[in-house]
Amino acid sequence: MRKFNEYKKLNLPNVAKQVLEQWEANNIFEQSVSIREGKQPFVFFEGPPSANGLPGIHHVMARAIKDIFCRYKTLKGYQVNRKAGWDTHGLPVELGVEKELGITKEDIGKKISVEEYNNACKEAVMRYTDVWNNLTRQMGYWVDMDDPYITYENKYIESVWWLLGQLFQKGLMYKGYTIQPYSPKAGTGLSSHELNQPGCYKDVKDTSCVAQFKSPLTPEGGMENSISKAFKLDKTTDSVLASPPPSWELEGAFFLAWTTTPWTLPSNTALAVGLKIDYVLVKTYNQYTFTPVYLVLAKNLVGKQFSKPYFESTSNEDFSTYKAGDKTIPFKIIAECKGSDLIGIQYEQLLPYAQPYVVASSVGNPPPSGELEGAAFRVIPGDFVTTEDGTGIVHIAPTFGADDAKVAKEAGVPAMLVLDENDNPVPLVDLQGKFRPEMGEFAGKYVKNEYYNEGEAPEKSVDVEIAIKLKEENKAFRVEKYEHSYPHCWRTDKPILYYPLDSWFIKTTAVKERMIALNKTINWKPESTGTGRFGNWLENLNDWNLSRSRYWGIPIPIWMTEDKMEIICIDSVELLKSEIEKSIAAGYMTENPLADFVVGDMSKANYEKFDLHKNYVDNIVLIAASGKPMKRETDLIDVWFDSGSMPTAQLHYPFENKDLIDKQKLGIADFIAEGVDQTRGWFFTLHAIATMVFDHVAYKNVVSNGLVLDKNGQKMSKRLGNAVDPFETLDKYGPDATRWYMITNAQPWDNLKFDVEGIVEVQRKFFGTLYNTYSFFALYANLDNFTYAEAEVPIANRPEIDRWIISKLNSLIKAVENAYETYEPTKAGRAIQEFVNDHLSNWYVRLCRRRFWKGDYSEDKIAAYQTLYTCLEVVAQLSSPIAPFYADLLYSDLSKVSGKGNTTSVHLSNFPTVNESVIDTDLEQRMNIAQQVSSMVLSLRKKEQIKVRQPLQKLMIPILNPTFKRQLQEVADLILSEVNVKEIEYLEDTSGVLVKSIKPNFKTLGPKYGKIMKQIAALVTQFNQNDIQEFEKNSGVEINVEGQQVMLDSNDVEIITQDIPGWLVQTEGGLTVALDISISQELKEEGIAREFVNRIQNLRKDSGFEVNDKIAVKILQHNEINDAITKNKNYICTETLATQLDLVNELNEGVTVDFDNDLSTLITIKKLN
RNA sequence: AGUCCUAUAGCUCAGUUGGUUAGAGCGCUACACUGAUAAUGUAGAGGUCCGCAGUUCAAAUCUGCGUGGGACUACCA
Repeated sequence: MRKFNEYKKLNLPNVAKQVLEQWEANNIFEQSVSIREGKQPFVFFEGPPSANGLPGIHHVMARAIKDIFCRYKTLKGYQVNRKAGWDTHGLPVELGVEKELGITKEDIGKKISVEEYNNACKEAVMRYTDVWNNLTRQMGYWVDMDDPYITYENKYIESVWWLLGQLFQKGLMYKGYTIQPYSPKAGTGLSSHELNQPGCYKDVKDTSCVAQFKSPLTPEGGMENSISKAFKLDKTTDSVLASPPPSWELEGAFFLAWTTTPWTLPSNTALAVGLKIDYVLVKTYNQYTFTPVYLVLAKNLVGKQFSKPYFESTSNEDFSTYKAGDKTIPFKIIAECKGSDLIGIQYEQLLPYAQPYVVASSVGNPPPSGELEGAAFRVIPGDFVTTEDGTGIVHIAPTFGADDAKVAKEAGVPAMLVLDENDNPVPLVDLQGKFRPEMGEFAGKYVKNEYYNEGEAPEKSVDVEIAIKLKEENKAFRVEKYEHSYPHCWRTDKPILYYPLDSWFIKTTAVKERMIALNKTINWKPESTGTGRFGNWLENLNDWNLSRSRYWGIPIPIWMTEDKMEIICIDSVELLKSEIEKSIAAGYMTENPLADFVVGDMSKANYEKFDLHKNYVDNIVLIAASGKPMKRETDLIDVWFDSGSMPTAQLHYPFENKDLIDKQKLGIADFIAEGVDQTRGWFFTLHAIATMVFDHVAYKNVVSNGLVLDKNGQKMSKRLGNAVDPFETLDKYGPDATRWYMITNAQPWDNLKFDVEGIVEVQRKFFGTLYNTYSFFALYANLDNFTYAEAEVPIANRPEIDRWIISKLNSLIKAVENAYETYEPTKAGRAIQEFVNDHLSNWYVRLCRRRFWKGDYSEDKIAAYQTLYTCLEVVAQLSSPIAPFYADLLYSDLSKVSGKGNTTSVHLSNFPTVNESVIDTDLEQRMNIAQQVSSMVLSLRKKEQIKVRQPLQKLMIPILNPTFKRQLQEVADLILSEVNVKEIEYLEDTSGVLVKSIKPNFKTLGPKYGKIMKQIAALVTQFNQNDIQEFEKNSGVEINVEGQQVMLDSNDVEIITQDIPGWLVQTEGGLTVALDISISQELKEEGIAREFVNRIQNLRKDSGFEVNDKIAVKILQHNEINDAITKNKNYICTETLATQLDLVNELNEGVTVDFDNDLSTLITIKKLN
């Protein structure tokens, strides 16, 4: 006979270990994929982690989410292939290696060859793969780790090159410049990541300067835009305008603009203002030259700029008596306008050392011809302009500021670029950080004193010299030291420059609209990330800067001639090989590094004969059509492009698996999931590449999960020491409880405050209860030899409570299925746990206990076993995506005995189907009534201190409608046995003894009566018993509120019973229950009998008897109990399996038992055989 | 600085289209049960629904402005 496994106790970590062994011994994961061969695929993409670092607890979270839906879809019959992947390139890898080897970037190519360096990176990056694989195994994340995609492998790189080739052919790649952080001493650009290293931003004191940019009040030639027009100046505006004193410089005014980097002023080509900001025109004198001036600045900043020595004055006297050198200087606001009025006004170049060359030539993106003469040196709008500090007018030097470049480009203002010796456009500062020859007396000087070698720096920095020059020329309004935080190069410790650097760009802006449109078809979880964070990101899309000046990454596969006229993008190894052949023929190369590569041979061995990394491809010189040599563009690509390429690159598309992508659409994921921090990372690069190359989405459903914080809501970090070790957690609590906790505690997209106490709770509350329920089932099923061999007892033949739990179960299947389908794992888990704890364990099992251990192996008993079995089986299946180990144990323990379902593993079974016909909402409703009534009766008993063991005669329930009565009748037995009462009396509403209360229904009345709602409510609440009776008789009433007739019908109010005079009553919601607490002699004796049953049962247990052992009982007689025992002898015997029960006169041995009312006696029990 | 998320009991979280006693679990207190027993049940205490303003007959719920927490992006003349 097969028996259900019974356990001594629940040990979840051990369960996981055991089940894991089973999985591995029987290749369950492989089977779960292979048994669905030929079925519809469910496409999942694994976002590649970097094996460079160790996994944290948040990886358990992220991977649990991925795992859940892949397992769920497998249960639903889909084939779910999941290929693991490794992200292997990138700066963190390089930095780690440099730290380990004790070198810096400068040493590459000197102390260490690029080849050695790259090999070190390759080795380092896969260092922790074992740890990762272990985590994956232990947490039960099913992903194919035997055949992962690895981004540094040649096949992968070849696919990436192919994608780049597609973009190139579509004209979506171009070379241009962008303003990037640049370290002149290190001679390299810096990534924002490098800039965000701790300590990079330092507080420094710089010479800041508010410069005066001169603009004629009314320019000659009658320019449309002018200061006088903007401020609507005429002779009435100011007395000075009406009759200017001879010294007053009237022909112009000045824009004030502040800068902390005066060395950028010679490169100024525009001034930016905020369109909505208020500006004023101020009359005053320059504090350095004492010249009278008109100045333009933001109204809000007048106070800040005109601090001492200035004072505000409206008196003409102050102005006419002012003379050079006075300690105080008067100023007066004479007109006001909006920023928008200033747009387009031209001004004189501040420091005219050079004129802007038109625009940098850019490969693939020729400059718009016919640059406007005089497009520079005018006022343009800038949405970033604030009145926080400065003047509300921002000096724009497009060559040295990212924002500057952006607004200048938008306004059509050229950057200050000049042509160098080779006719290449360059900024006024060279790559060493020195001024170019055009800069006159400043030529050859470093723009920052920090760039000079030790001891060589001049006394006055360029900033100071420029400030002095401006002061002398009446071009400086204010010069002072200013302390602010400024980024420094983390290697040289010198301040960085923002500097235009050449880069390759992908023209994502060209497909912006398409990306927005496609994004609208993606199901984002949560939706707001898709419309908000991601959507906004797309709306404000910039071109994708692809270049990285690094060593360890995928090289840009572009070769160019020196004159940049001829260019080739290599999109396959085959093409590279043949191009090299041509080059060899022309004598540019001597041998072909790809000589051994066999075109068309996709074997691993063939692809390991060469290397596509920088150290190899940089040596390759190709030949252009004209016969000129072509060299590779030296940059690598952004590693985000690596990972965004994975849908096709993981399959080596299009060189292999072409059909899988083209025909079976395996290049489009049904589902992906990563942290919300990937929104602009992986989620974006996948979307961008798919849109640009294939014109379709890369994924249909995406879950972006939040962070895992510590229990105090702080971010976990090694530094703070609050990081949770995932292995320790899994070892201690087991993967099931950990996963269940993470999934049910917070929605995946909310941040999780991770607290191990929560796991303990889940362990005890959910798994403990489920385990207990199973143990209970197994204990009695084994005693009765139940193996689910009998035919299914028809649902209709099963008792009310069985039909109820089956109805609940099917409602649960429906809810859980819906939750999984909509990527809401939290809802699924919570629904399951509510079912298990509240319905199955706390109601069904509790109420049915007797059915399992009492009586013969009848149909009722079989029905009970079948029902409980089914519930457990289905719960195991529904939970298996979240708690894959325990669910599998539970399911297998059941199915191995019964032979039902898949007897190997829950993960090979089919998701349960809902049986709508057994969902009975009326039944669920009336069980709800039963639960409520029981709870109320128990509450009453408690108030009166009457134990549940003491039977009571009756309870009374007022019946207000026939449906309620029927529902109550059908669950009456359940209630009576649960609360140990003999009968229910239904109080029909004819007696008039019921005290009722009436409550207005705001939901129906509100819309109808609006404003007089409050008065109606007040009136209705004051109805007395007569009014209510009257209302019920006529099923409505008409009342008068503030002169308005108001018709109330029965839907507009709720009438409930409140009291039954003379009885002990409890009211809750609409339900009222009265309890008869008088205890007759008979009831009392029955109560005593039950007490005895209880004591005897305890004794049985203490004596270690088996549950089905027969016993003989002896009780020392006692006047208070003799009748109770003799009258209920039969009852006591059946309950306790006693075949003999004797009241004896004397008992020398035995156990003393006490009862409430100070009486005690002795009992002995003996096992019989 | 911008964008997005978030704020409900001591803690972790629910709370339907706005509808009048705001719920659950844990924890705490008291009690009960004792053939699920290292389990279980019942009851009690515990709330400025972050603040302010608005819309409405009615706001935890909708709108606006703030504050705290978090993320991402950018970076300041």
